[in-house]
Amino acid sequence: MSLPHALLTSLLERPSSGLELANRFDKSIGFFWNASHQQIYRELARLEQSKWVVSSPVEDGRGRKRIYRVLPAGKRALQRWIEEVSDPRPLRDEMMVRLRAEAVVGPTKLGRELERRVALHHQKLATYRAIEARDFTGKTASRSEQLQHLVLRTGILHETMYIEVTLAALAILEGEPHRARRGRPGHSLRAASRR
Amino acid sequence: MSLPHALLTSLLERPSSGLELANRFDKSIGFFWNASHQQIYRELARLEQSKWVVSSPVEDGRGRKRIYRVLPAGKRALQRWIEEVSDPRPLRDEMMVRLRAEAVVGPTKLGRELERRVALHHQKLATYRAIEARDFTGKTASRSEQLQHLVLRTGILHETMYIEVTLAALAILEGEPHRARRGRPGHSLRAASRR
DNA sequence: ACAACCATGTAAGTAGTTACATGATTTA
DNA sequence: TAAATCATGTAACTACTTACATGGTTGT
Repeated sequence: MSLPHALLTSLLERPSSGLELANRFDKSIGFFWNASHQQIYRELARLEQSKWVVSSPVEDGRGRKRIYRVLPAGKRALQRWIEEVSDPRPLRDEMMVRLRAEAVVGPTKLGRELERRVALHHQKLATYRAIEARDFTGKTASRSEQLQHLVLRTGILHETMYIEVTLAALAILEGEPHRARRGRPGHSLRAASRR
Repeated sequence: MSLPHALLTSLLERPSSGLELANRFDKSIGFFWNASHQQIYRELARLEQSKWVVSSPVEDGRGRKRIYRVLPAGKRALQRWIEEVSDPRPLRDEMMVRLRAEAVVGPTKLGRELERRVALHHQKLATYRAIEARDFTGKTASRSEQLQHLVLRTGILHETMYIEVTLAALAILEGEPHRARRGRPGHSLRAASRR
């Protein structure tokens, strides 16, 4: 149950309305825990019931926009949640199921879809790298900035890995042996955040 | 909606009962799409309604065990599904939400939980490597075997990456600068499947 | 006037989880 | 004969998705 805590985190950084949160989610914490506006409104209502946040209508009268901000009890709840023991969720990767199925009932035209996905992953990668270049170039980063950078780098690593795997799958589907290119660094955590 | 197709794949490899599938899921295709026995029984009933599988009671009378096998229509449906266009699901990573929250309301005792998780990921990694050593050592692999091996290697890569990220997070939490060790190959697809 | 966008919601459905129920067979 | 395991399910619930509804504001 991470959504309420993702919202609390985002609201602590800046008190916002539901729609502002939904938009912000599309390009930060939402990279790792996305949510639609419907989900967000519902969850905000629950958080307010629990007295973890309060909302106030926006002054300028026009419309029914409400700004939510976190109460002390909400902040404490978030801190407790961070330390909670919980097992990692099992993976859920549809493409791996497809590859496994292809191994049994193939060959199919999976290749087309794989190529489409490589392009999508490259797009996402470009987005992440742009954020990294904009927000994390300074030399001396605070603890908080280091953590945020690590989260972003994890996204970069994930996309990089995915592209690599998909290309390997394509090579197998097309019957060519997959060769690792020479002279490239592997994607360690450091290498992955280079351009 | 991958579960029915994961079941079809598994049933094509070997006709089985619900419980056999549930057990098999704990150690193969289920690494990438796990399911509880309740979910599996429900899904098998649906698959039978759709005429994609049929079940027959096991001879030896004792008990109500039923063996399911895939019908031609089921196999065709699986082949069609493999080629379907579908966007990758957005990531859902609770630990990233926690790290992001720690950056805002930390410091907390997240470190303990991170250490616990590193151990869990190492366990999983060991399991994957054991399977790799047992099933994928032969030199000349068929197309099907290559695909299955790639899926397993993706699991290995994923766990490796996760351990790396978690260690980096620990280093930040403890205030030590994170250094990449020298003389290690990065975890490219090839490097990751070495012991 | 009309389109586009801001802002908040309701309704209905699916997937997945958790807890419990039931009976038969095997093992100690 | 008691405990463990095999085998199949039901019930209730939560999270999430998809589609639709509503009204105000801004721009052309």
